[in-house]
Amino acid sequence: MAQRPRGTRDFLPDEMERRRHYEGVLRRRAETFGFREISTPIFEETELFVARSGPNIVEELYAFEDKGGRGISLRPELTAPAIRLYVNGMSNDPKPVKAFYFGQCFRYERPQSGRYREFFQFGAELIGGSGPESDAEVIALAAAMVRDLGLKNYKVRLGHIGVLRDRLASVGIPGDGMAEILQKLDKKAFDEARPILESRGVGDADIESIFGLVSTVGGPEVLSAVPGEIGEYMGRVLALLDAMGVGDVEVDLGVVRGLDYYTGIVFEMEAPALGAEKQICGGGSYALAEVFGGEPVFTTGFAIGFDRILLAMEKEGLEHPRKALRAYIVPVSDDVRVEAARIVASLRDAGISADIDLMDRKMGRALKHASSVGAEKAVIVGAKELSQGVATVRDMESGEQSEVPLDCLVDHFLS
RNA sequence: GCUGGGAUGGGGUAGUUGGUUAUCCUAGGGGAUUGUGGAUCCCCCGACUCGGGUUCAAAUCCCGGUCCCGGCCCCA
Repeated sequence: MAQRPRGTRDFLPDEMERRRHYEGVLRRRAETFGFREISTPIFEETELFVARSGPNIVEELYAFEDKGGRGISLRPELTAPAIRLYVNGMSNDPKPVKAFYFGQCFRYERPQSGRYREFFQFGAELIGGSGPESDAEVIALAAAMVRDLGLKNYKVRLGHIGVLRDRLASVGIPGDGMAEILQKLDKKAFDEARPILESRGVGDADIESIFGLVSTVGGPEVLSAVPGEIGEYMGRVLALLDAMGVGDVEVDLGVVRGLDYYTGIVFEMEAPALGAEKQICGGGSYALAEVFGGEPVFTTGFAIGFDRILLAMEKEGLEHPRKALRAYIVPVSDDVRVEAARIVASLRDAGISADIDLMDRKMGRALKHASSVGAEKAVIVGAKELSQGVATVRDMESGEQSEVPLDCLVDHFLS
């Protein structure tokens, strides 16, 4: 038997309907914020992802050489391609550029719950705007999207990369030595961070105060631990978010990113119900354009793990509206099939979803089938009806029937 | 990369101290019903993850692979 590659999924019609529905919810929300959709290739030059994330990620990529000897990879994320596209084709657009995207990504990793080798990301980038207003705009979009989806149990955590960077600099850690430490702090691996800090000559009191900072979590009041510009900046972002109806944001100075190009705020959303793979959204502000050879430009963006968030919604028992088939045409006998075909075509041309028996079923079986495919109404077409220029329309839920003149049938379904 | 559990018709399952034709439910196709679905009855369709080994005999025991579920590592 042919089987699917490891870590990939097939989506059956019910699941696909669900996914498209929620995809639409996200798109519409992004559009209400003035973001416009972009799309980039499924594969890119491997170098693009290496430039963003370092040489080690090649291990996790579907990387190969094409027939021209070029190093190519299936995209593992969409931020780098989006910024590449901005540098290539949108850098002269009026600022800020507001772009969103949705598509599949690929990572060669061990699959587990909420982690697949082919997965879907929805993300947005606001390019060319700096300041708390831009940051708040992006976070508000992410929060509104999750709210629109209907997910109840989730948390938004806001941090700022500068808090720890400044503190580390003040205790004598050079810029190029920070990434390693930040990575440990991000994971709250204090026992691993301590020896590194000690070896750099950082005293115990400073180490404890750094660990204390990383562990600072709470409402806006905890910003008192962050005096100066950054504290003010974060307070401003929170105030703007509050004004935009996003009040449930937690300040968490332990939200860190190890990578150098993060420049300011960082934020995450998580759905605790998901267990090990609970992060459903990650974002922040960064300077990536220059990494790809463009002019420096402020950017804030985020990416939502579409599969994970759907998983979380499923655990909460969320139901999406079903698309019902409006009409199922039941030809009573073979001699009316041509007329029945004419009727089904007229409904379809009017934009009404309509199906017709193709299995040569007898009437009783055809009605049964109409019921099992979830048709709202059956349109019974028989010699008796046709001789009077009508069809019998049966409501499949109530069983009520009425005769409708053939030339009024389309209107009957439109009203 | 490490580690625990698992895999029986399309879906859900019984059977696993080796022993007839592998159980049941559901879904699907047809009939009972020559113009009225959801009920009932009947018929049909359809499975032991793959490869090797032990044995007179393997769904069942052993070894290896694949895939799935969970945890660790990683997570741009």
